[in-house]
Amino acid sequence: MNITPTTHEKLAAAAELLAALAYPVRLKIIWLLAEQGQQSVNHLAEQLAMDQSAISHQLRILRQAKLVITHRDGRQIFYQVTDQHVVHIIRDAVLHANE
Amino acid sequence: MNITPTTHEKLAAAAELLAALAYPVRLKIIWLLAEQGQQSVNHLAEQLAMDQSAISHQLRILRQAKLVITHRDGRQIFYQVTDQHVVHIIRDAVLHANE
DNA sequence: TAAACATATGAACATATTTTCATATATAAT
DNA sequence: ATTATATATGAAAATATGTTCATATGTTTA
Repeated sequence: MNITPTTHEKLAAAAELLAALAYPVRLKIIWLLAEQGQQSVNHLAEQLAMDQSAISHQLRILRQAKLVITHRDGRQIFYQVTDQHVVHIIRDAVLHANE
Repeated sequence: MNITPTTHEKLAAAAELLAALAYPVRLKIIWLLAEQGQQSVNHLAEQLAMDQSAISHQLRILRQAKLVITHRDGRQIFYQVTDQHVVHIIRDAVLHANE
């Protein structure tokens, strides 16, 4: 009934996932990807009116958390949401935060 | 199809909610409250082997995010999870992060 | 009323995160 | 080959977050 080492680790992993989501710019990125499908880095940067570099740094965080995956086409790199589960968590958070 | 001001605000609110959750100690607090029901501050501090002050600061963040509510009984203050929706979001995050 | 207990809070410090700037890497076009 | 385009990355600067320490506030007990 206490926090076992296993629970501890699972919660730590969950905290890491949540931390990757817990930033407006990153939520917006995932939102755009969920709504519009895959997007190039520049396209995201334009839509969010941010520096290419800043976006790239944020995309790295999403990548490392496996929230997005990429593929290259020519010199562009396209990002897409890894799976719908992520979108589901965000939708829940949006609903709860705005109820 | 872009991010409207309304969407912008909703995502900002969601990011704030997620940020309140995105820290191991805070997840553990909510976990304990969800499993064991309401707990006093000292009891939480003991179980998590943390300073009373540090826990209080973290509890304030959870309170401000309306993730927990309190009531006083004598000189103790008992915390409990605001609603099951929160627990649901965390459970989802735990599952996704550990799959 | 004074002492003890439970919790909260402000300020200083330590640590982590985000942005910016310069530059590196990879691909395509000339 | 050289130049242009798209993206990534390291380091410094700017900002935010968490912890600690001292102390304040509210409540009970002696």
